[in-house]
Amino acid sequence: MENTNPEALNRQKQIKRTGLKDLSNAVSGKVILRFAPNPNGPLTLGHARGVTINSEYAKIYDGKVVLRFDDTDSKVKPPIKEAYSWIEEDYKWLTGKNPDIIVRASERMEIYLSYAVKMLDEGFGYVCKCSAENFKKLRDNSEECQCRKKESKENLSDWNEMVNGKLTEGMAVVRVKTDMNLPNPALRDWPALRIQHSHHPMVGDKYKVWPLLDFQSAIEDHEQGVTHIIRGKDLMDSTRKQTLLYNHFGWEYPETMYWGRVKIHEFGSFSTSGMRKEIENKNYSGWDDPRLPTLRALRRRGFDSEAMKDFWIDLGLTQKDISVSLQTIESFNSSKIDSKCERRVFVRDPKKIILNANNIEIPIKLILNKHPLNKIKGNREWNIEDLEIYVEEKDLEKKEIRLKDFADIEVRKSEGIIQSLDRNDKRSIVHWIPKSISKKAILTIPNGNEIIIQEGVIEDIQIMKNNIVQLERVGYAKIESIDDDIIKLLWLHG
RNA sequence: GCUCGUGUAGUGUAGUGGUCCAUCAUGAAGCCCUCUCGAGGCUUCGACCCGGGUUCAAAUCCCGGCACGAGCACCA
Repeated sequence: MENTNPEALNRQKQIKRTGLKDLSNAVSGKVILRFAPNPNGPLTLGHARGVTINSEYAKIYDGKVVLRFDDTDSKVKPPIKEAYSWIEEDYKWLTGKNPDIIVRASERMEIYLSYAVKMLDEGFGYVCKCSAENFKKLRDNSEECQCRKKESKENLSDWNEMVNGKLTEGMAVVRVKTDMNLPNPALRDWPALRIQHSHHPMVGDKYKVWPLLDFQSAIEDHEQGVTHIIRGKDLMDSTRKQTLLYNHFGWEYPETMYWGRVKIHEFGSFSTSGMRKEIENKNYSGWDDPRLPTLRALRRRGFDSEAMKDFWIDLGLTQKDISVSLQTIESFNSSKIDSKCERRVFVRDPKKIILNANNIEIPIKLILNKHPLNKIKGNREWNIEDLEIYVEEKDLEKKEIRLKDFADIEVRKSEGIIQSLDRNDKRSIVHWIPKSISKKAILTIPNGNEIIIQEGVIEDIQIMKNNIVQLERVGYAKIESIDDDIIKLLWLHG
């Protein structure tokens, strides 16, 4: 090796490349990406990947992101009128900025329809009146159907019957002529537009014929000048179908990259339409129910958008199907929020203990940091004059404990005998709270499909609505409401 | 069945022929801390799917298996 490749002897520790890989064929300032959700609900954790990756690449290459609402199906996945603005909000929360361009497919129907006419006119598309079932049989045997042989004149007149409503749902479809002998059956004369007479929440009953995703998306990407498409690998065949269409039109297909499926352990398999149903059935309180994997639910609990972004960028863009734990996201979140979260004590299942000074001189006041490393300036003052404190029932199982930041005690029934103010041994340190500064609180914890409610008392010092605090030895929680007699906390994570 | 894709520690991720007895994070275990079992610091554990081939040299290239996943909707 010394002779053949001497420099290989100078070993160095490798370092991990961070951030996203380079986009191929990307010219700074010219990159146009897109994120295309169906507005049938707000954005979920899964969508966050698309939003993050696209907006991050746009940032790196000084490019643009098109937010495109793919709302061309009012039957199987009917759009929700409010979801358009929900999605815009969610996008802004996650990226910190608005999309550069926003388009709604339903507003651009004339464009799609005119390209459909062009396709029929130029003979690379046809109106097919075969049933889906029959066509599948023919396609599986690489056989052409009768409709394929029609002249463009006849196709155009059939098209008019589709458009004016004479032909009803299921009677005809427009197909793109590819090649019935293509090895991949999915690509053979694929359907581009179909008849849908259902009411559309945005444009009503204006259109009888609607494009399918592969057609609409292909046309719109071209119209917007999209240079790079990043999509799920389940859409690989879409790329191939659309490339065939682009060839007919004489266009050049954008660079395309794919990601694999992501499953978050804790959330199982959720679909937007599934969630919608559950919400309608009152099994969840709304789209921001803390058990749901929607961005609004996560935001409500106190997840930080930067942490979310870091998480998705760390996963990167790979075609592997992955299964990650919420814990990973939580750890990204902790590192973002910890230095911003003040500490407070929350004692669950509180048990009252009366302190016995035991002839030791004890202070009447304790001054505690708001943050252990003083990342947040300021402190909390605890008055312990009346000697009545609360400790968690579970912590009283041990008879000798240390009250954090205060004293070693021995517990005898409901009495706590102070043994020393200094820490003298390795006994466990527990959190506690003087009764005089405590206030009743409940902590709501989403746990899978359940909601766990924990009752306790919280340190009632500068408690502010919507703040996220770290409950010492418990975890992070958001203060959701403050009433005269009770404070409501929503669990974030440990 | 046809077509396509992916396989690096428990989970993710870096790595494109020698700088690799393999990176980083997370996790688990343990330790430290004038004091959090969930903050902070530190230590340890743990992986190239299998089998051939090419080469002085393979996680990396080639071939063949195997496993897993996806598409084949008038859904997106």
